[in-house]
Amino acid sequence: MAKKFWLMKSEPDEFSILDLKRVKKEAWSGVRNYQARNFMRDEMSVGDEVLFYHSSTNPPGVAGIMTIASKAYPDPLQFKKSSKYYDEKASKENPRWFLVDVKFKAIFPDYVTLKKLKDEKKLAEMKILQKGNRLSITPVSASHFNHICKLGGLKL
DNA sequence: GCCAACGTTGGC
DNA sequence: GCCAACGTTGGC
Repeated sequence: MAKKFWLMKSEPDEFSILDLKRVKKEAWSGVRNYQARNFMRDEMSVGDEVLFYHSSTNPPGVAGIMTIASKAYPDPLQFKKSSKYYDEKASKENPRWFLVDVKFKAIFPDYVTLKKLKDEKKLAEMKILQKGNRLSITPVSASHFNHICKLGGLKL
């Protein structure tokens, strides 16, 4: 299967790319949106490459890249009563929420701010730049991915 | 903190 | 199945 490219958002106060660098690999838990879940469950494969986006921070932007390190499996937090991600309608027989593991790859030497993305004509069609987009996981084209890596100062 | 945009819920 | 009410996201 051909490699795909993605963008995944995280609030750096919760989990930043520095955290990922430290732990190397992390379960991307807490996604509670069906579209985003479906991307993870149905379309991601091990080895896909991902832009790590820092949201709700100043300034927001792409901080680096990571790779998909597992197939989708049920998010354990949906079963954990004490978690804010607990879902009483989910059961182990019939899980509702899925996640994938992600693996650290690189931090961009140059942080690519949202403003910079907006200034790039080539990137105008990116989902993240569309009005009202709130989806935390979106597919990215290979050319957009490569272009953003270049803006980030990463030699591929 | 504000608010626009979007998703989800639940009454009917 | 509609849609109003409510909750969340996320840039500013």
